[in-house]
Amino acid sequence: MTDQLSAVFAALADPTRRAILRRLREGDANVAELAAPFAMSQPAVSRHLKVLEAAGLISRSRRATARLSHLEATPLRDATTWLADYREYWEESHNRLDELLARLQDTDNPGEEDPS
Amino acid sequence: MTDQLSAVFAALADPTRRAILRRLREGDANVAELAAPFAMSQPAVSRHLKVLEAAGLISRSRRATARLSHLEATPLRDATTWLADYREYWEESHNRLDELLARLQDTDNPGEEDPS
DNA sequence: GTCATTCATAACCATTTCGTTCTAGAAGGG
DNA sequence: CCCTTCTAGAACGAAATGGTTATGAATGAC
Repeated sequence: MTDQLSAVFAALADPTRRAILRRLREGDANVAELAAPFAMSQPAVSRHLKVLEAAGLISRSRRATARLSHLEATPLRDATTWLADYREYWEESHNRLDELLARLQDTDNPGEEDPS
Repeated sequence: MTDQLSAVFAALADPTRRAILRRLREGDANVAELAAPFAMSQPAVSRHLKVLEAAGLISRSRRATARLSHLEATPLRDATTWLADYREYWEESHNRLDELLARLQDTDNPGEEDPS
């Protein structure tokens, strides 16, 4: 799990951490506010935040004794970019390829195919 | 890690498994072919395939004694759908907000600033 | 039936992960 | 300075992860 992309996917693999990210879309929050929805101790949430910070998914700042977490969505863009390389694949397998196979079964004219 | 989305993200968190998926874009392959690029034993690759299958990212079939793995990209579409909810955040933070801040700084300081 | 090929499973080990409780430390308010 | 508030860290344990080697099981060839 040495690279950044692996860290991002690993961070997203936990439902608690995904819920924290969703909460942060509504604005910055301190640890107590982020921990409130979960049946979980405060140190447990603090460590989830540490994982999110290591993945670059949040940044943190101080306001008095509180530490505010702020959503940083750029790594999510990177993850989306990786996934986009497979987009043609799930589209093709459900649209183009099935239709192509259906046409090839009807006739065997090899003239009009799209090799891309 | 009870839900499907968590399983998909967890599967993608491993570079070996991502490489296996990338290989499968070029066509189905048996375990030996998938294991070849890695300095890793065959049972280790078999267990990676088991993780990918549990996440719904591959399906498997037999041909003689071989077991062929086939890419199933639909869960990647689901993951992309989840990530799409955050698209406005990385776009906003890199287009609108940065430009706004740059313009606000230009009103006071006409020169170029690099606060990094 | 016998054998070779291909892969999964079992048993084991080291490390990481995710939770706990208890305690320490940083930042202001009085 | 003292006290409260908020959060991080230490120490611990259970379970999951990712690797190994050794072995067993399914399939097709002879």
